[in-house]
Amino acid sequence: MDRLLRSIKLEINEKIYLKDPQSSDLGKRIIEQSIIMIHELGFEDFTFKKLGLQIGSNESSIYRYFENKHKLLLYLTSWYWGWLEYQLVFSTNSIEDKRHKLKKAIEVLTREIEEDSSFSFINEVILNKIIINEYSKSYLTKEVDKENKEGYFVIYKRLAQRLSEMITTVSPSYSFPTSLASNVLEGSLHQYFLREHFKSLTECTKSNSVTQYFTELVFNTLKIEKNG
Amino acid sequence: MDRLLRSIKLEINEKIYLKDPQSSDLGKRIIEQSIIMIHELGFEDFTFKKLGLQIGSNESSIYRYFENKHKLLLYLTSWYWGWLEYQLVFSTNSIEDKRHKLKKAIEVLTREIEEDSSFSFINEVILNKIIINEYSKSYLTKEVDKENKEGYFVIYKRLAQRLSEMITTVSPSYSFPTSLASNVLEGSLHQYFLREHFKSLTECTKSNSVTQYFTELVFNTLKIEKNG
DNA sequence: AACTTATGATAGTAATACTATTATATTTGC
DNA sequence: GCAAATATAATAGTATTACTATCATAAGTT
Repeated sequence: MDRLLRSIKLEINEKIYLKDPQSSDLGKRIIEQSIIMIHELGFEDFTFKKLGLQIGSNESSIYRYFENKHKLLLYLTSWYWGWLEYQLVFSTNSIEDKRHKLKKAIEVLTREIEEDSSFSFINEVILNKIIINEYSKSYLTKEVDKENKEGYFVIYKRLAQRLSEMITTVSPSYSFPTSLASNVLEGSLHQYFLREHFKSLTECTKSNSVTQYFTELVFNTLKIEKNG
Repeated sequence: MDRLLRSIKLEINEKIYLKDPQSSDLGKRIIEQSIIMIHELGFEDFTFKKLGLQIGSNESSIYRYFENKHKLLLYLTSWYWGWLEYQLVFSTNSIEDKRHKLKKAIEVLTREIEEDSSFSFINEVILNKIIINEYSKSYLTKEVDKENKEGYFVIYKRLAQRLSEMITTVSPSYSFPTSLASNVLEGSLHQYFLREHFKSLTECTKSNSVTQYFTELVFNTLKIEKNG
């Protein structure tokens, strides 16, 4: 990973937090350790009380940063998609050929996050696992329309839009570019989940990659060859 | 809907419930009203206490049928997939042509549930909306592997398997039939969710149907024509 | 009528998801 | 270097949740 990425500060919608966790040491520990704890306990069993205990701080102090754990999840997911978006733009920017560009985009968006590229205090490998297991819970709520209006999901939507535009550039007549884009993003998380917990529901493995599945899916859907 | 379907009793894994809700009047009211309440309140805010109040029964009586609301959700989702499976088999059974059969299967599995076909006490239209909003929560848990071993997801897996087999029959050399099948099932729920809450992330509408999107997706992926 | 089973009512517990208040550090401005 | 402001910690308290346990009563069965 490029050095640039390590020093860039991602902009997260200010309504998601009460106090910017990136602005203090305690804030960073909250983010760092919440990722680890949500991964260990699952989102349901994770509480601010437990987190406070873990980071040697107090429950009440955490509430000064986030209204509740749902908002914290929104923060983490926004951060993740912003990070992925950065990688997408970074990796595809210089590619001239539109098909090659789309192919690269699918690769970046569906590949395994294996290396801890250590964006300061955030472990992206574990964060990715959280996204696979918990992302849906951030929008499958009764408040989704209100929160969508507040702009809590803009980063994800912008990311999907970018992919959609690449699809349209390659295949202007295709009728479902955004559906296909959201299908790739959401579907990729799902295939990784299946690979881990429902092996009988996917052919994807280490060697038979999720990226390969989606690359073929997109290019065949658009009825074009991957190259040329 | 055929009469047959209305009188068939779906077999749900016995470990999911403590007492078969289909065996008593109270049990049926629990199922009937829980569907309505989960739809209204969302799964998080739904409680057995509220349900008891609604059906004029007691919290403790509901606990005699289900250990907790998670198990109730597993029951409802199993029922739904069982009901869909029945429709799939019923609608495709007599079709000889394998491409035509696959096309019909995709239609049955991705179409809108609009009519209340009234399988006795269950409103499938509302149940379908619950599935769209809450199904993921039934498996995105820390207990998923244990519960999978207990067989709580067999019906869904069988359904995906059926679709996968139809794909393989049409296109024996395709490497990802089961991934594609699970993609259609899960992705269809997701597209309906987007259509309702994130219109900018899908082109699917009433006229531009989810079924059309997935039919094209599958047939183009398999590089074959829908007919012939 | 006796027995079994289903349901209802009530009480109680530990944990959750907070809010409010007060105390104590730490930082910063002058 | 000290006062003022700010950040964090500690403690207490509340309503709700997700149960468990016990006992009472009603209904159906033999």
